[in-house]
Amino acid sequence: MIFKKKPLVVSRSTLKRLPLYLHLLEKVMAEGAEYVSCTQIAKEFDFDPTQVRKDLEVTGEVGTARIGFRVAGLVDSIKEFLGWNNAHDAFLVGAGNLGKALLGYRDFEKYGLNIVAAFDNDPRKVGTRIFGKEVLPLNRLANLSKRMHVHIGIVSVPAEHAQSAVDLMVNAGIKAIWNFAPAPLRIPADVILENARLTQSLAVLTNNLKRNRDQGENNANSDVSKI
Amino acid sequence: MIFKKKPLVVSRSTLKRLPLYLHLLEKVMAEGAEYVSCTQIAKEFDFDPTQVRKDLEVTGEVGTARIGFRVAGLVDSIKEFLGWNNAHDAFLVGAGNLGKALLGYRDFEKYGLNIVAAFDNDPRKVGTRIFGKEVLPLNRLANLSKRMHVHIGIVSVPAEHAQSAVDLMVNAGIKAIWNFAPAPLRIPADVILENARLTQSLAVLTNNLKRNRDQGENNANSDVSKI
DNA sequence: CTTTAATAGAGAAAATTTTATCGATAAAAC
DNA sequence: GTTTTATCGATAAAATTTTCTCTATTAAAG
Repeated sequence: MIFKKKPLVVSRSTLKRLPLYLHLLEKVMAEGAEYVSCTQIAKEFDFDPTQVRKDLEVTGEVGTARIGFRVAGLVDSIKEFLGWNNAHDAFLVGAGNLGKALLGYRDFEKYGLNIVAAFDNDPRKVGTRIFGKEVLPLNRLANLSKRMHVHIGIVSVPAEHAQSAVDLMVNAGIKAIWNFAPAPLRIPADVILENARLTQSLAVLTNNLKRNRDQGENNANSDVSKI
Repeated sequence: MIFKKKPLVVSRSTLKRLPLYLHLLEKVMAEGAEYVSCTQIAKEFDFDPTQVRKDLEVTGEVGTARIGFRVAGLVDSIKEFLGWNNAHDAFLVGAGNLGKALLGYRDFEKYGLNIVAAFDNDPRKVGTRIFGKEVLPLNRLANLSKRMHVHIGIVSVPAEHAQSAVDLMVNAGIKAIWNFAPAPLRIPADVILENARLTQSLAVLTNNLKRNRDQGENNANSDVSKI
């Protein structure tokens, strides 16, 4: 197989568009398409075709003029690039509403994420199972993460407990943290922190809504809702 | 009160940082601080102070040299700017795990979002209440949204049903859609669409993790985890 | 077989976003 | 009261990201 030279550093923007492409590609693959062009992909999202082409460059896949890219190849290469081809075990801390929803989200396995257990200090939750996953007391996290070689921690506790949950994880050897709490977290430089914040997305929505309202009917939706 | 001239168009990046500032500001306000400087805020997030200053410009607040900004004023102006000072009623479609979590998320009211009812076609769910909110059949959405003047729709159905849910909402007069389904959606230009996609955030995390693994211990976390 | 049209890929240009610089100002230190 | 220091606000510069332009390639149409 032929590979193009890949860019050395991949932008966050590109990284965030790749899952979009992937979902689309899986859909068109299920529909039986063998090839897809950047033009087609771009049309779906109202992106620039060149941007799609540049994004796909990072996967190493090469396209064919007049044909496009092999869908199956792209799907695989994007997954590989994102690290979704190999399952990562993860612990979740905070078995509240959001935690439960995350525990029940079956699609995570498609994204290489396997939540193996939940941790919570609420005695009513400890000992129960949520979607088949045990809820354990927080003081067992350190031991278990070391024994089971779990390197990803998901934080779904309230903001005020987020930092202490993270400290616990870091001390337990967790190497990457996916944070759902709306709080700025302090972590050592060698730990990866990624914030999944709903409020950011909501901010864009409500601000647009307000602008539309303020400006009346003219100029509606002038902020293009990309990415 | 004195206002600075505000930038006419606010970037998506700025818009997404504002909630971060807001959460921090509410915290420091609770701690009793009356003033806060951009330098301090920047330090919390590892941002550039100038960037914070530029971001805060959009709120119209003016700071004082050597002192900074009034925390209370900033909090209020950011909320106002984001449209979080006035409650927006919203309908939620899809009372699955994620839908339930969203219905139970009490903080939404802080962000001006008030989910008034849920819709689902599962007969086992219809008629029940989730966190006090009624679950209604989808065919009642159009009528109710018009009668209750609800303009925001939250989509938490599986990807394959997302487009039809959105079509229904658009026909019902919904003006802004917050989409949690991993599917590209087609909507009219005058409807606001904002995608809240977990997978994008997860993509950044897992890719970083893969890179760290690939590159061994050198150069860990070279992609700074900002925003 | 030749022409046409669609697309990839490379590089340049444009736009946007972030970061740096500098003068002004106000509090704190001296 | 003067000097020092921290910060704002404005502008400029740098970096990054997106979009455009052009050439080469390949399938399809004529």
